[in-house]
Amino acid sequence: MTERRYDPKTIEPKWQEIWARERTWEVSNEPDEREKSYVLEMLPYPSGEPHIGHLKNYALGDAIAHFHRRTGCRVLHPMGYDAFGLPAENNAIITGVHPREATNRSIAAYRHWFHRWGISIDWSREFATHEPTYYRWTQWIFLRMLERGLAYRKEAAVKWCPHDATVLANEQVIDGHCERCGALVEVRQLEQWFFRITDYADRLLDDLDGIDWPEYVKTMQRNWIGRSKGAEVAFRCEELGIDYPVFTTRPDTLFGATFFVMAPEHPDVFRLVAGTEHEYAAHEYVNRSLNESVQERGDAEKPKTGVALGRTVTNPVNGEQIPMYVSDYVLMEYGTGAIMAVPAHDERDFSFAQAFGLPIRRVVGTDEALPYTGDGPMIHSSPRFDGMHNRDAYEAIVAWLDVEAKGHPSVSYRLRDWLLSRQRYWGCPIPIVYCEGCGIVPVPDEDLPVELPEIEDYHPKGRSPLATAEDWVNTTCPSCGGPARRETDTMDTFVDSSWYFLRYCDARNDEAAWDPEVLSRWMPVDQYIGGVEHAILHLMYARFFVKALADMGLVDVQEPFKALFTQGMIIGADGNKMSSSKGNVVAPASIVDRYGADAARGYVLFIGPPDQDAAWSDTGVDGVERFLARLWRLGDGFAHDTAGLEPAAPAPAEQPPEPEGAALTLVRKANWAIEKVTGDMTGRFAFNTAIAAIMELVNEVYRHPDADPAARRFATATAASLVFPFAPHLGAEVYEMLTGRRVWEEPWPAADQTMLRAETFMLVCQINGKVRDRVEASTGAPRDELEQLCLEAPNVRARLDGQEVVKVIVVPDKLVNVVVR
RNA sequence: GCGGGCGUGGCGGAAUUGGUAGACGCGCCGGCCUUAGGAGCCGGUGGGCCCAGGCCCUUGGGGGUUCAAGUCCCUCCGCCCGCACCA
Repeated sequence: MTERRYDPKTIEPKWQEIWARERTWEVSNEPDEREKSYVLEMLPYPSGEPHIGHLKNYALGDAIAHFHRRTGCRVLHPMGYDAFGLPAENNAIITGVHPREATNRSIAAYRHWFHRWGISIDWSREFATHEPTYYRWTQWIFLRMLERGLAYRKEAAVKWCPHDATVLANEQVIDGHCERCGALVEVRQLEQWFFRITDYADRLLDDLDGIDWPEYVKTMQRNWIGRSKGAEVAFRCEELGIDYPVFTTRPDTLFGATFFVMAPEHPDVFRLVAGTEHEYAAHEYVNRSLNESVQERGDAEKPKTGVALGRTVTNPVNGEQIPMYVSDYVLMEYGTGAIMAVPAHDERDFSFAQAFGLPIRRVVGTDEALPYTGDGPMIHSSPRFDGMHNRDAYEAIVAWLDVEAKGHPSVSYRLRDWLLSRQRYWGCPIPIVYCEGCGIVPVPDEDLPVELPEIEDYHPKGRSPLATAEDWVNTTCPSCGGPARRETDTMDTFVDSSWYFLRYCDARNDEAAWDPEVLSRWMPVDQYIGGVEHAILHLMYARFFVKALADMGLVDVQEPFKALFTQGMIIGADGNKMSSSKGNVVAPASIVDRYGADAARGYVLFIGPPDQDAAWSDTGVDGVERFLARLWRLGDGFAHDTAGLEPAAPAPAEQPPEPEGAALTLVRKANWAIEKVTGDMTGRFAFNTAIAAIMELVNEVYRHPDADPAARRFATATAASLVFPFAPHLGAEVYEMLTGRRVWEEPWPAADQTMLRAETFMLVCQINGKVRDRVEASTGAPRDELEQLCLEAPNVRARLDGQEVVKVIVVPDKLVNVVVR
């Protein structure tokens, strides 16, 4: 005879088969009386097999999805794959395996594991972004952007990653290094495709106020957008008769401007020095600057460099002639590419002035050392402004310039347009052809998708590998029918993931990207869950897409993700980030094989607050597995009469009427657990304490083996019901053993409020804030009765002897504090 | 440098509104059961004193507010994250 024991290897496949066969988690697009809930985890980039972070991500989302279902929502919980991308392509260069093949293999592995983890996914909506049936619509959206002028082509100084041999968006450059591969990024002057995300800067900034996101993520986006209010002021070069506008956030310091600086990329630098003695030095300096890496150029610690242009401009507020310089600390992409320099009140201008021996004139009068960037009264700024507070002078000077037509209020942003083209193969083709006669011609909608051709050699050679597919590149112009060439760059993969959550709503629509009517039934995503690493990139691009699509009338929400939850990382047991080089990687496969999916899921949720990083611990999984086994044995005890408790036939496990003694204790504990778990899951995601509460309930049942079986059944069934969102297979199994019913079809339990309050409680008796005794008191007793009980408590009375009672504080149903002198 | 977060037993963590610090889990100690235990069950477990009834100390350090502080305020230290020539 084999021993009966908790065996996830039989339980888990049993329920997984039922859920797959019955398509339990599929949800219709038809509205019903239930409230909708769209729960979404960031879609995975399929590479090899899922790692422990994926397990946590999807265990979190699944717990929320289950909870929403059982609290009466119709829940959309879909899955897909972010399937284009460089790792598969780089791998293809080495191994020769087609990126599609490698990607599809990874997708199969991910799909397999999501099933094995028992994640409640609506599989009828599954897709991958590299499928032509998906990227057809990515291209379609690109064309809509083009029509509205939101996609455009321009030549600009762009960031180039020499290792990945492609251009990058600003967001993908971290401290001058490629966000993906870490290579030092260079600057190149190239013609590229951009999305006009800067048109949406104000809305992207302002709408952050209305969404339920972690404050620090919003702060990161605000910093990234970097809106600065200031003024644009024109400085005239009389010799050439040209006005050079500058942007400044400190128009109040205009009287302190003692020189003027242009960016090396400024188109007028060469013109200003042409034919002068400064020409050679300026050219040399500009060329040197352009060859600097992004990191060198951006280093604020580096001593200031530059050369004089031998020209002057007129300061519009006082008519002073101030010398012009070119220096690499001025950026062409920001403001106007030229600045007025106020060394007394700007650290950068100060160090430049020191390096070049230029005059420094204080215009905000304080005792503070220069450079001083704070506030104070105006000085040396003409009788008109001297003595004014600099903030008032700010307004007054801008108003005056406006009247004089020498300047006007202005706003600048740090945000740049999104560079979306990539010189790589494994991405969504840009649906454009170049015709000698017609120029840039969009591929008509009916010709979509422009499919990615097969090629022999994936090596990037400074241009897209697609350029080698001659048959594909050479085409005819959709407009004039003449010979034309296809765009050979592909799209940044962040384009693919900027709208995937829309496609889930209507994933099988082959007439349109989606039906706006259907979309409105699901959007926005009610709860989005993912890692912080996308705080700026994906999360801002997706917001931009939704706003642009909303302006086209295709989407009726302004924000894609109503609430965002950022999960913490699981780090190695040694406290380091998991990496194969450190040998501290925990593969979900090995954990699931050994402990089962429920224990693995339960542990990643129990490990600590889900938004915090937590170190993996093998013994920690043991603990969760023990807990699940204890719960299972309770269920098994009822189902198989192994403990002589009850006939085997399942029956409803309802709360017994009027329980007493140990039965009452169990019923109370069960209701307490319902209240606790429900509270931990609404508004907050305290899954760790929710699981702890269920552990307490199970412990309580073990502690009362002789209690009324009905009460034990009720408590056990409650534990199974509550544990279901975290350990769905075991929850379903135990619930079935007890009741013969399917736990996911049961409503979420509601606590019996009458069972939450005991008749008595332990009154804490304090003297001067120190606990001296505890006595039993009845719940709801009046203040004076509690005070009396406390004063009579043995340890209180003994200590009060001969002391003067100054005051007595009573906190009803909790404590009494006697203040003595 | 600027902005944000964090600091609680041997370890992960709990304390939701200022009201019993250390829930729950790990680890460790003891007991039961057992031919056996790397299974299961029960109990103990912050530190120090101890006449065994209790007493003192304890939430990174110091100071403060309060009848009462892990929680609020000031200050210092440490760790983590973000930003950092954006005029």
